[in-house]
Amino acid sequence: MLSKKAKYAINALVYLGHRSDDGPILISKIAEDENIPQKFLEAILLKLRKEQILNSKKGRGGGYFLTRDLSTINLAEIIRIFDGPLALLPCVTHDYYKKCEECKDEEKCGIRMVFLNLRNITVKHLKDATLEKVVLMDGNK
Amino acid sequence: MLSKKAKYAINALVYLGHRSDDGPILISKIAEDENIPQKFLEAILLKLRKEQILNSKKGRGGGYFLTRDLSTINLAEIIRIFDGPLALLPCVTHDYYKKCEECKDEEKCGIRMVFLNLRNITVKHLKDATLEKVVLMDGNK
DNA sequence: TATAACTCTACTAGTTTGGTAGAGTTTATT
DNA sequence: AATAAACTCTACCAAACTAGTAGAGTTATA
Repeated sequence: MLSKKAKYAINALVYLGHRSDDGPILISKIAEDENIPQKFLEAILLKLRKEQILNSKKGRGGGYFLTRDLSTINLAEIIRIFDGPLALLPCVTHDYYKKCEECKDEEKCGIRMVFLNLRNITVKHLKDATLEKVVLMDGNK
Repeated sequence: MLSKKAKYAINALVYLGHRSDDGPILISKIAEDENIPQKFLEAILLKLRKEQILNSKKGRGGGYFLTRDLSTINLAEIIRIFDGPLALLPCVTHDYYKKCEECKDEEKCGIRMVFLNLRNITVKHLKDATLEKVVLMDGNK
């Protein structure tokens, strides 16, 4: 399951995606409208900023806003930021690779083969889910 | 990521699958060959027994063995036993369904649509991965 | 009847999750 | 220059979960 952080991040991004022409939006507004504890959301948006997914403006009239084109942000990227690898086994991840201790020969491992395929399917599916597409599909502005 | 329990369970089942004609196999043998802490494995096999995935025989000459046909056991079932739902969001699970608090209209939710599709793909893939197929694919007896 | 082997309950250290609290910094406006 | 709006950063915390360990109990076979 996705962590709350990842889910909240996606919710906030879709929210900002719907309003990408409105300039900076207050954290308090996002928190209220999306039902997310404000202080918790602060940490999430901060992380997204550090990862260059969005940007912020301080001081009066400030807030958070998207800068990258919506088509360049995808759910795979967001989930990885908060929850780490999408794969179900460490021996089929790219960035977090770790051998199974019990495995004699990885190339021959039937279990690994199943989870490698699944990982590839999952990554493809979630990379294809760009913020642009999700916002378009989404009817809840 | 899969929990160690789920991974160990799959490892043990593939191990037993390779040896399904050999009669009862000792927990200590599985633990040693598969590099799993024995006491930990005991709890795992006990659970699999309760879920009727395999059976055991007590006393001298006892051990664990598979009774169901290998083609009727699949990885989706095993993972669900130890790690719960395969879906990434509670609003797209079948058995653990829970509405998102922040969601106004589920039918219109773009996020949900992405994760519903992903769940369906994942379940299909893992149901298709029967113990029979995994054992056949697996070269590490 | 001895003992091999599974069964069951209880405990535990460490990590992760989902937060909360509060002080600090920056910037627009007056 | 002062003020207040708004993001930034560090620290803390309770509860749940993970990956085990320990040990007594039960059952069946030789």
